[in-house]
Amino acid sequence: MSLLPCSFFLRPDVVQIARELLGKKIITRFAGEITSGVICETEAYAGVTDRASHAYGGRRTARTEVMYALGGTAYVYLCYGIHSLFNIVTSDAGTPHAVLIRGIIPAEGTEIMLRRSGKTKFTHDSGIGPGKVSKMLGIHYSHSGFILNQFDNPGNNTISLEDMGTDIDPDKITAGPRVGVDYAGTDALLPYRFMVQELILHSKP
DNA sequence: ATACCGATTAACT
DNA sequence: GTTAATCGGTATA
Repeated sequence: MSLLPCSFFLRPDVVQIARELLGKKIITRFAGEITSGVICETEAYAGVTDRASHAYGGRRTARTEVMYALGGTAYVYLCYGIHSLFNIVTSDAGTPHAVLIRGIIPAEGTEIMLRRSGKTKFTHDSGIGPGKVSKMLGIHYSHSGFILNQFDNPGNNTISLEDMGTDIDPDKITAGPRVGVDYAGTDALLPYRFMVQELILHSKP
């Protein structure tokens, strides 16, 4: 296992990055509590030209300003007044691309994640749903702007992304339209949602 | 200053 | 399958 390099997030094709994030591990350390999960569902939001994106048309507000940061920054915002939704900003600074993490398979720190989600045991879909992802990993919208893979934050808090040393079999990846973006006209039909129904990892020597 | 609504979830029937 | 919960962001005035 190794940290994903900055260059991974700085590439221009957000759709490809969304696809490649499947099978990667996201790890958080908050208040000394370490939790992690393997990404199994993502959605790409393609910046100023994507009507489903918060940055459509180059819009900049206090909330969306973070989307214009350098790739590898966290964009977290509140949805329905309750849920923190975690996105990874990609591409160069000034290009507001982002990938929404919609689902993880719980890995380390399962007891902590159960506690955070108010559950006593996991089911097959405990980590599926963008609000649940943030809840389990302890990510809050106040973390928007957090730099990923940075280890010198106060309290040693970190959000990091690791390569598992394995790749998802492309045949196991399903692409389809994004959730809840009906307002986006023809862009609502774009196949920018990716998931791995069976998260089968292919071992690498 | 005010009103509307959402990249959702959990708890129901 | 249906629906209540819940509040910051954004547009409108």
